[in-house]
Amino acid sequence: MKIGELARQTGVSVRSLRYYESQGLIAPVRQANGYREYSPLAIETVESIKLYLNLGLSTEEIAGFLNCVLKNKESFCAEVMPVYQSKLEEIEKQILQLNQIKLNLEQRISSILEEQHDQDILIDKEHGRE
Amino acid sequence: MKIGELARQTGVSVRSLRYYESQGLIAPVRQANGYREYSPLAIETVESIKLYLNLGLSTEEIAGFLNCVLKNKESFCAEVMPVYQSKLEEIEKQILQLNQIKLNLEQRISSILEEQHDQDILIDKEHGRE
DNA sequence: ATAAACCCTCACATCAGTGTGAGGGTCAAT
DNA sequence: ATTGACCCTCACACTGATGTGAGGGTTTAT
Repeated sequence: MKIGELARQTGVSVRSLRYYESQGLIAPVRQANGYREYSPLAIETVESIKLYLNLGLSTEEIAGFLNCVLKNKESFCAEVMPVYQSKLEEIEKQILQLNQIKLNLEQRISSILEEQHDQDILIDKEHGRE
Repeated sequence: MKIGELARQTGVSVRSLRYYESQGLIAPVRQANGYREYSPLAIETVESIKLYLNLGLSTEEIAGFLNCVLKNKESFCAEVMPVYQSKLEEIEKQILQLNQIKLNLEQRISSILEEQHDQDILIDKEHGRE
């Protein structure tokens, strides 16, 4: 099948399919006219790429084990686990950082609301309200 | 004071100070020779910029209220709260996304470990072990 | 007057995947 | 033979703060 057809079947843009090829993730054969010719298995390959990209892996990381996992169960491919582990650590670090920022933001928001509240009370007093 | 001195006093690189200027965050006067001349107050300005950058705000967002907060309490500047609120939402969204990815990674890691464990048991049986 | 230590502007590189467009072939159906 | 729908490669743009380097001026002290 040609690239447009593969794009339609997988929901991945033609541009991205060419990019995956440049990153060594998929290797269509070329027809005499230069067109890429994909085997039906390419659909599965692209679906796998999508899955791994959604896990936050880079194309480079995916390239390191894609050939293996396409032919075997993931658990057979020794390259997978270390990638998962280090990505997990990375993600956890990012979550911690974001939580710290979140806390800081929340504190600053609270401070502002409190000060504004205090200010409202003062204004009320000026106007003789309680 | 000149840019190098300000950089030393604040721990911010000369490059970054020039960048902040290009983003409208700080406006030194120019000496006859073209050198930037910063007032002593610039130190405080840069410290504020650092603080807001650490809260995950962009220079553009900071530019929207920096002048106000340098002259008043934050709670006085109406522009601040909406920025904090939307940044908080953004951060929370990112945390949710990362937590989803984290869950997926953990599940895949567990699956692999289970399969490998099962496989180990099989191998043990082949070799007559328990 | 020379050297060290400043300062200036301009501009490319980083990360990574994707959009977009130019300029140009190919193929199928009319 | 023309048209529309494909396909190709190459390359710039984006996001955003910062590093880095080229090429060149200024200041200060010796």
